[in-house]
Amino acid sequence: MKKSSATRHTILEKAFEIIYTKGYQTTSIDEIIATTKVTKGAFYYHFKTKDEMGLAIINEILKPTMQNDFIKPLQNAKNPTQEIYDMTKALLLENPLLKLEYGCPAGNLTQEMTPWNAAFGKALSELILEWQQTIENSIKSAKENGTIRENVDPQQVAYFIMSGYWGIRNFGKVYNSTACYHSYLKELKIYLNNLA
Amino acid sequence: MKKSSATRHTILEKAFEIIYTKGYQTTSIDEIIATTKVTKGAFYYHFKTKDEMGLAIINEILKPTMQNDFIKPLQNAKNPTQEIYDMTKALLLENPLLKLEYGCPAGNLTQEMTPWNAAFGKALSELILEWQQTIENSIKSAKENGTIRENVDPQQVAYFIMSGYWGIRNFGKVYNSTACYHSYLKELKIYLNNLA
DNA sequence: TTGTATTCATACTAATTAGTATTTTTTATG
DNA sequence: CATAAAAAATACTAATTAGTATGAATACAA
Repeated sequence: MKKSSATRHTILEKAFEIIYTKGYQTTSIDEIIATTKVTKGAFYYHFKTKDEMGLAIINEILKPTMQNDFIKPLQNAKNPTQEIYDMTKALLLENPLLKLEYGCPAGNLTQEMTPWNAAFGKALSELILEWQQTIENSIKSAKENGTIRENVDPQQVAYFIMSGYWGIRNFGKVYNSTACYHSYLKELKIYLNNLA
Repeated sequence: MKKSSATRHTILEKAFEIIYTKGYQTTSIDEIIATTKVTKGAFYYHFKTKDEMGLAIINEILKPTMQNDFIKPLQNAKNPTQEIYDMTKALLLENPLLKLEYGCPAGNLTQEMTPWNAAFGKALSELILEWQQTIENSIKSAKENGTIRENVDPQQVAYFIMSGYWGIRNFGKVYNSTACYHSYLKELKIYLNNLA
């Protein structure tokens, strides 16, 4: 009951890395078991199908990462606009897991899988909704403590910020340069300041 | 020299539609020739490889569409902030080619192909750069005629707007509802008004 | 130790993939 | 009409794909 769950976890972690760089559908089981040095028998003992593994990646790898890097920085926020900016900057420029040329893992999966795989869509929308609500709540609390104007709509702002993050990640990919990140961050700061 | 280029064009158009909904790599030549009712011999007469066809889609299908729906509305703009808003709204809610559940064709291709196919990356970055420069120019002209503040950075604003568009397209996909589009548009209007 | 369930290993299958070789039909031009 | 080139049709190949069938180790409780 110990070594077994370890192999399961290494499969998920390695598979996540490959999928993050290459996409879900173009990542083959054969490639996953080759890099993890796990046999096909072991793989299919832990996961009934490839999609079951994909969903496990969302729930057991992506979700905790999201929790740690996208949710926690905004909880108990004292100055939400500042913390949102800091988090975005950290995600774009400092996070060791996220790479310029590979975009946002959740964004990638959303774009690739959502239109034709309902199970992935559901798992991802739950993930994303959590982030959205965290941002909304931080805006609400900022309205209460007066650091943000009364007439600001938290949901609108959340969509605006999240969209911007996903979008600029795509720009990073296509231009393959952090220059657009810096440019984006400057404008984000102006936008956030205008909420006060 | 006439019927031939017609079959070539139908291949590109049909292939584009399938790729838009399913992604490039999961769209097989067999599926393309089945839906276009063109034989494999004809396909490979017109395109040496699948990638050659993919690049032709970018240059011969995506580019003109981009020109028409993303560039033209901003040229000779008299009130850029208004026209940027109108264009975004039209793209999100009124464009008959773009579907809620399938996102932005250029964005999809960028995310899927850019990390590991340099030719696609180059073609797409050229496409996107054109849009970016059009937005920047419209901001510049608005600064000149005084409808936008002097201290606004056109490039930053361009990135911010384009990122938002790409990002909210992803949200439309995952939530599968135009509600987030409306919410986003409201906030976009506020953001654009703040540029004045 | 022995037996039993868990975990993993090996060798396969059927379907799908991009691409090719070859032949046939169509088109344009003298 | 004749003919050469362009355009398209047919039948294949070799590689890759997700998944399976079956057998072998391993762990662990009695």
